[in-house]
Amino acid sequence: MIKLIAVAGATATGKSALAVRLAREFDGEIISGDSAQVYKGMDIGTAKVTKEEMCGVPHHLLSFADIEEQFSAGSFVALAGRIAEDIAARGKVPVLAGGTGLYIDALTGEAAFSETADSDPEIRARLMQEAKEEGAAALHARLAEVDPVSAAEIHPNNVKRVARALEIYLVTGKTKTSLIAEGGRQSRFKRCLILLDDPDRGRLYTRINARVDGMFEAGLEAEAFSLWKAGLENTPTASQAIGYKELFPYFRGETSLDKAKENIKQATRNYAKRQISYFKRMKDAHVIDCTGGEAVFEEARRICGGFLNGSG
RNA sequence: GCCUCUGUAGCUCAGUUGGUAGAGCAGAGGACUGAAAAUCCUCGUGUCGUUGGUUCGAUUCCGACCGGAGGCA
Repeated sequence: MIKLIAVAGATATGKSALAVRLAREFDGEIISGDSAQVYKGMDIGTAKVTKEEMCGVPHHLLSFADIEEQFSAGSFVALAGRIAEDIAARGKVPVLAGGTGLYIDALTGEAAFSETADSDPEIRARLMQEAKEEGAAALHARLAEVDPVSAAEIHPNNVKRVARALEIYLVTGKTKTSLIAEGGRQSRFKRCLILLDDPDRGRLYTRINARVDGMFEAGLEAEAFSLWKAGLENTPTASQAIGYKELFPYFRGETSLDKAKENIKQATRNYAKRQISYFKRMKDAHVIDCTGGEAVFEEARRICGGFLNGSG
């Protein structure tokens, strides 16, 4: 199994900077585990690391996709897996850094994806249309017929999840439940997970608000506007990025800039909360208080050092 | 100065033909196997502006006062 370091944590906890320092310390290369930073041109709003901040460390999976492209956890696993193997083959340490918990788990966790359950945009669109016409309950009832276990686990109102479970059945002929029971593919990677956390929620939120203000000072409005003119609003996944979608109403003249800015802060805070919930479940995480200054790096270095030197 | 409207949860507002009140947002917690910066679930006691009066009982009706908005002068 290939060893890799993973740096996770809510937005604005210092993942990128820590990842760079760890990469320099252990001769590593960074793989971004972030669903929005994959897109070209979305730099300020996604808080992408700058050239200077990279400090010469190679970064992968940043700014390679056009905004029209549909990206997904599946695409991520395929790409990141190949890159991580290549890095390891060259004798270096892959450092996975990002805030998208599902991506990190899909590549390195116990829930590593099976390759047989690709998504099918047409089927997906049809299922969503069905939910719209016949109601969420009807779609859920359909799922209950083919896969009662999944149906019991997924709330009827969660149409996206219900549709995905049905999609799996329609594409593979197997239920989501049986697919998971089969175990899919085991992860090829063994991770050392560093989880950055701020025990003071208010302090985290203050940092988030300040960061959004900083983004506007750095030119977020202009960046978002040119992407909006290029059709960002109608893209399948890039349009979901926080920091951009809240500005669309402003560009259309439907709200003020101040209001849009407040909405970005709000959405970012809500997002951070969801990230925290997700990361809490990762039992193998080494939690470090992100406000510890230099001690954050020292502790992470100690933990990763032990992991990389240990056998197995 | 006079008239009208208005004052209910952190915010925006419903509502109670008089029996002490409820939504959305915020906030908190949670779920999460290919859209995940997405999606979804759970959680609502607050001197119903203040103060008198009527009443068995007032946040609801009446008066005064205080704050806000508008109109007339």
